[in-house]
Amino acid sequence: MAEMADANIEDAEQMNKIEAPSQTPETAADEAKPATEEQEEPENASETLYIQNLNDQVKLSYMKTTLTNLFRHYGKVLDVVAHRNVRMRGQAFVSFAHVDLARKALKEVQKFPLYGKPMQVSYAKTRSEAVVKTLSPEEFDEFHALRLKRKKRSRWDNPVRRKLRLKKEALATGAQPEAPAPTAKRPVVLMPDEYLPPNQILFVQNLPPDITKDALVAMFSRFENFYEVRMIPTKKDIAFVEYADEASATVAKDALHNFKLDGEAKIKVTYARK
DNA sequence: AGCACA
Repeated sequence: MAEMADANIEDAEQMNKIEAPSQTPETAADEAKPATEEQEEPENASETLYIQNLNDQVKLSYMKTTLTNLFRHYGKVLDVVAHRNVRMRGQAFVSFAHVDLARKALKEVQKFPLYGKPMQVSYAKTRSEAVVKTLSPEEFDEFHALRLKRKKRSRWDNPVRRKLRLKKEALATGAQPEAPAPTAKRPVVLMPDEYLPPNQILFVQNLPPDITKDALVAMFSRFENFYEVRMIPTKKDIAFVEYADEASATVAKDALHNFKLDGEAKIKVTYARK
C-alpha cells in the first residue's frame, strides 16, 4: 500500500518533467527559490476535474454514466456535472473528495479516447457544490439557508427541480462500492456499439440464425466499394461486413441499420470495434 | 474554444 503510493508520486513527478506548464513566478521570493528544487505539482490542482473535447453527439445522461463509471476507478465520484448548451457542450466536471484522487485520475485518463474523442482533462477553476457539501458541510448549509430564505418557491426550488436535485444527491453520496486501486494503466470502458468511431468494417447483429452469407452479400454489395462479408461459424446471428473505406461503410450502415430482414426483427448495423 | 452546480 505504502509502496504503491510512493510509486505514484514518482510517476507524477516524472510526468511533470515532461508536461508541467512552465513556471511563472509571481513574486521576487518565488524567483529567489533555488532552481534545484524538485518539480512541484501545479498549484491549480482541484478535487474536481474539468474535461473538454467530449463527444457531444452522445446523450448527456449516457455520457454522465460513462464518466462516473470511468472515474470511479480512482475513488468515489461525488458528482458529474455537464450541460448541453452552446457554451458548455463537450465539457464536464467530475468531482472527487480529495485532490489526490483527482490528480491520479487526471494523469491516467488524460487523452483517453472516449466515444472516439481524446478527453482533454484539467482541473476545475472553482470548487464544485458536491465537493463543498462533503468537505465542508457547514459552509454548504450556510449558503443554502440563505438561498432558501430568499427564494422560497423559485425555479430552483419547485417540486420538479427538488426531485431532480434529490436524485442527483443520491447519486453523489450514494452507495458506490469502494473502488480497488486501478491495475491497468488505461481504464477499460466498454463503448456502446452505437457510439463507436467510424470504421470501414461494419458489425451486423440480430441476424436471423438461418441467414446465408450469400444473402448478406446480396444485401451489402448493393453499396459502393463493398469488399466482403465475414461470418462466424459459432455465432450465426452476427457478421462483419467490410468496405474499402469508412465513407462507403457509413453509407451502407445508415441505409441498413434497423432494416427488417424477414419483416421480422430489425438487424443492427454499427461500426465494428477497432 | 468554451469553467457549472448553488
